[in-house]
Amino acid sequence: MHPTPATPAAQATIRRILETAVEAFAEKGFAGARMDEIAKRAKVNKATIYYHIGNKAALYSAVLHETLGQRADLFIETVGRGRTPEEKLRRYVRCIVENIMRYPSLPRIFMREAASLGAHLPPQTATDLGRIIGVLTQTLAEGRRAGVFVAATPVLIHFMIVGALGYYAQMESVIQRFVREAAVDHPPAASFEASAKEIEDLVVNTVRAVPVTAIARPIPAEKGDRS
Amino acid sequence: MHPTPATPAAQATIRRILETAVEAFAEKGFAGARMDEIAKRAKVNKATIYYHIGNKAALYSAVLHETLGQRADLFIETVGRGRTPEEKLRRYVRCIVENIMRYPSLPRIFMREAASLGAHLPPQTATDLGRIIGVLTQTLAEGRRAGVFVAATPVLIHFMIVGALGYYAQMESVIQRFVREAAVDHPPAASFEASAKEIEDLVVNTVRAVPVTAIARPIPAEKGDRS
Amino acid sequence: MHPTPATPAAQATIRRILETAVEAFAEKGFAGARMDEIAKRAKVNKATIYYHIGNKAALYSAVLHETLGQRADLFIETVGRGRTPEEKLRRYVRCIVENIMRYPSLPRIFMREAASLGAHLPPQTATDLGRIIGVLTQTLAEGRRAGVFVAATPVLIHFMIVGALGYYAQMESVIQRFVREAAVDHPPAASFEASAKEIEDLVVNTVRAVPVTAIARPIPAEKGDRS
Amino acid sequence: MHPTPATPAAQATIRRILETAVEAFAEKGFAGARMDEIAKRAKVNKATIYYHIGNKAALYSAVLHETLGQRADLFIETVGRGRTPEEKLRRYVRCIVENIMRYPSLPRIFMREAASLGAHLPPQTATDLGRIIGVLTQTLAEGRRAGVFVAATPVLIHFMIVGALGYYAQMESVIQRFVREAAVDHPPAASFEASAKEIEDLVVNTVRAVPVTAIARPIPAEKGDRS
DNA sequence: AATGAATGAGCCTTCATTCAT
DNA sequence: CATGAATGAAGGCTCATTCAT
Repeated sequence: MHPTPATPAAQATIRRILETAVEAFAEKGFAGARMDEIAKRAKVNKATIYYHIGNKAALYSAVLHETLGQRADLFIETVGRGRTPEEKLRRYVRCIVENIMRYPSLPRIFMREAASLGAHLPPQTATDLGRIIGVLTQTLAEGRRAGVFVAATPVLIHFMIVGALGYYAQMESVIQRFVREAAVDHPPAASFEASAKEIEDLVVNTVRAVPVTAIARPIPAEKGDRS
Repeated sequence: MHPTPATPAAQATIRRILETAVEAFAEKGFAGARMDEIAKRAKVNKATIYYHIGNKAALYSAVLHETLGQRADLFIETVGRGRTPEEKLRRYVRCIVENIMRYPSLPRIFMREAASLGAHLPPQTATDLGRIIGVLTQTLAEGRRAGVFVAATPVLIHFMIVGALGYYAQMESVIQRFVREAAVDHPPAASFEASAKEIEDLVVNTVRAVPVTAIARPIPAEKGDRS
Repeated sequence: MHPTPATPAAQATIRRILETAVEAFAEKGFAGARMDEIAKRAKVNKATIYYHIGNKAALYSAVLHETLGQRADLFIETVGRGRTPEEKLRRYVRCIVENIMRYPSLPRIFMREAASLGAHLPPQTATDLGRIIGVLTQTLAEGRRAGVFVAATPVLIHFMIVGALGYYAQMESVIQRFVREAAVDHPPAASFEASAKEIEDLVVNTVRAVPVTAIARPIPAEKGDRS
Repeated sequence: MHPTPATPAAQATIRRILETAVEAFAEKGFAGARMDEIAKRAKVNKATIYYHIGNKAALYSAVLHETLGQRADLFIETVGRGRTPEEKLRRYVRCIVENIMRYPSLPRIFMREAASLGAHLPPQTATDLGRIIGVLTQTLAEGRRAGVFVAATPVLIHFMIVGALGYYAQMESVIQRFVREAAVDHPPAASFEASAKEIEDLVVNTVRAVPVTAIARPIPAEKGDRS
């Protein structure tokens, strides 16, 4: 990126570029996004992007820093204000939900990043992400110690949340398509906010320590079962 | 695709191409995958791919049909052999887990597909996927009628499973990196199989109807909460 | 071409290939014609063409030899049977017309050949063509000596005939299109045979020695005329 | 094509590209012309052609518009200044001759176009051509009404002119080859300009209404004529 | 600060041709 | 005699990037 853009005009240009780029990367991925189109949609000349920001890679980094890198502190602080483990967990989910609602393209970018094993992920982003998951780790441990949570791997829970939200957030249209084409009986899809609330409840349910009597015995797989 | 290759030699060639292509698409995505490289890695001439299969799009379609489309029937049959709703749900999760273990690249492809709103999804794949999710829909409805499951949107549950498994399955390296870079206390990541089992339990937990007394009251968001 | 095809089956195959090839070369030209398509339309395997005939260039040569190379003798003999110069000229035109009607694709091939300055023309064909034009030369000279023809360059007359016939023969559809799109007043196009007859008359008219009184004085170009 | 290039430098580039392209299309045809070679001969990068013009098809269209489309008005105006039908007809021929002399490649392109039934002909070219032939139509009708022309199909006359000129203009070398290889007595080929003048006279002769006495009776085809 | 023009490298695809059977 | 499979060599087109202004 260019050394401190002087004019506010330039800053506006940069912001416009970044905002366009987020969407482009989310829609098409790193390889699929076209500098040409980003420039056109941001209403700048292609060369302007190179002048202000640099590479395609640099642009991608800038986008990730903007949408995720700066959020770790906010996560830590917000979750920290919860009083019980469950409240903390709910706050954690809500933080994620809110960040997704603010940057609806983020989970899409992140799905791709996961798929490519973080190939394009800038180091800073990785660090920030680690800090975020750290909060969840502490929360789960606290709940376990207090006897209200079962044991659960934090990373797993995190990706369960993000996975479900991510898939769901941007995929209503696709889902509807699936449902329509396979003529299966299916309840209508709810709004993202409603789904987010449902996920919040489900996640709490997931890790909650339940009375022993409520647990059904797992059924052992049949002999010769191909599944 | 060419109408059924005559010689078994040709079939072997096709298989080799497809196997290479799955990985390529998973690694780099549809836009990022290079026909050149697929050919080289499959040890065929590039033109051979076009001779046998056709397009990049056709190749992609063939890959998805190979790894997912042909397994829908297996899903339906296997889940159907479960006797209780919970057993069916566990079977469903296990089916997904096994398919992922057999085709570890599949969830990666699907993550990208979700991210691009199914832009490259061939129609048949949509149909196949719809059939698979249909099984889950029936299972959840059955459990709900029997009073052992809470209400839950099937698509949501499906993507929760796939999301968590998908993110997790191929991301151990990335996760380790996150964990390492975040200076937090963190339990070591378990193997995929162990995680899969954990997810199976968690999912069952997720939809299980719990006695009212065990449910903690949700805590309302504070005023001034930066949400 | 292969050394004397033994079986009659092979000869039939070859004929089928050639007939298909004429059309293909006429429609798309040498560069535009596709061996693949010729094979498919001739209902043979692509390799069969190579087995029996050889190259794309060899195929083209074979086509020209078939449709034009062997016709010179016929031209010479037929025209020779005319008793007056005018009759000979009419016979010449008719020979061309008939050859075109027998091989409707020939003028198309020839137009392209003219356009590329005979780049692909095999030597034998050039010789044959020279002999054909030779007949016209003799006819015109004879008419000139008898005082019934004006002086005219034979090659020019020949290409006038072929040009008009060639353009016209295969272009009714295009012409109709032109006429339609440019909403000009235009008589309906006649059939090829009628046009051929018209051309025959016109050509005779063209070279006929007319009484001096019938000739209008050519009008000198205006000063400053940009034309 | 790009919306009006800003700099004159770019305009020069475009002109260079177009000029090279005319020749390439004339020499090798649409299918045979290579963008690679056009770029090299025009001394631009291949991508520059795509930047300024677009497609191979667009390039072809631009070429035709440059060499023919823009001259329709000139045709109409110039011919219109003729006072008698014969003068108009002569002007028409001269217009064609001059356009060919200015763009010697044009008739070659048109020959191929005729051969492929206008497969690549851009719509606008069809319109332009229609306008041009429209002038001839009016001229011939005028002459017919005045009793100085015989009835003749305009399109036929046009293609007779273009055909003869076209074949002849670019084929001196081929013709010489024919003449040389055919061991016949043959007058030496004249220059293009001389031929053009000859064609002008011939064409006028062609449509001139001649006194009945001057017309030789057409000789009926003999029985058994191999026609 | 910003842009139109230009480019080198590479990508998807096609095509004439050959090989093994 | 004929064919399915395979391939090397382009060919058209795109794209990230740079240059000159």
